[in-house]
Amino acid sequence: MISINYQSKLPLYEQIAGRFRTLILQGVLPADSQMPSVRSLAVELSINPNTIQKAFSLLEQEGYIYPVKGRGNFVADTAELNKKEQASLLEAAKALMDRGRALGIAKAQYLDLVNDVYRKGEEP
Amino acid sequence: MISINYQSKLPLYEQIAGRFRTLILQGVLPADSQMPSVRSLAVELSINPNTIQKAFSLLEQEGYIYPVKGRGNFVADTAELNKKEQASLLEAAKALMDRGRALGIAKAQYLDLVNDVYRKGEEP
DNA sequence: TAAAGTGTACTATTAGTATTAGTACACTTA
DNA sequence: TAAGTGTACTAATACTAATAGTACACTTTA
Repeated sequence: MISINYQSKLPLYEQIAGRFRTLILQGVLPADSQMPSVRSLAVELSINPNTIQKAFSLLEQEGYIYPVKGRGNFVADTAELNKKEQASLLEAAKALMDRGRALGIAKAQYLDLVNDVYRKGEEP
Repeated sequence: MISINYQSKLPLYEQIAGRFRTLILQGVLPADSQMPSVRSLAVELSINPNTIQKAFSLLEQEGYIYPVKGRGNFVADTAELNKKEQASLLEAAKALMDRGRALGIAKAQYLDLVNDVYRKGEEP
């Protein structure tokens, strides 16, 4: 299910996290299903459990999985995940706009930008 | 005019670039005036010319100064600088919105956001 | 309750990158 | 041509990220 590329510039934990992100978003790993254990993956890939742990910590931080002590890690709800990502994206956009306003960008410029982005295909 | 703090976590070239950013934005160093030479600053601060050079490269990249081969570095026009910063900021905002649209954020949400940012104080 | 499974915390080692320095080169002006 | 300037290349160093080693703590189940 998971493989590692030692040629890649990406650190192992990023490769692992990335693979799981895809599997979760595609629904291959459904919500609340159990993730493979840190130890089993470590053995399977012949790397240190802590590296898997780091990948899982990342996924947890991003909202892809949730840990249960002594039981294992489980796949989070993808719908919730989308909401979270939207929220953080809107927050980032707000911060950028605040800075832009301070720099003298007019409100109309942002309105134009929004119109521009939503130009093609009224309902995306 | 320039001093260095060896206690600081910031690398030397960042400290130097930061100091000049302020001086330029405040107008202490007017447009088209000559920057101190890489060598003179290096001697004054007792550090390697290349470190000054790195700070200057950064400032050049950011549009604060422009180099003339064999002559020296000169302060750029601050008005131009502001324009550049606005442009890159708008570009970043666009990228963010594109991603947001793909994620399912509605146009109205962005319009609300713009209104929100420009709420207090109609003319900033 | 003991054993086997799980995640977690801590430290140490290694690898990689950023930072600074050394030195030599090339251009401009007087 | 000499003295000023920036620039490119390489080397040394310092710092941080990435991985591994090991021990601990919790949960389930036989």
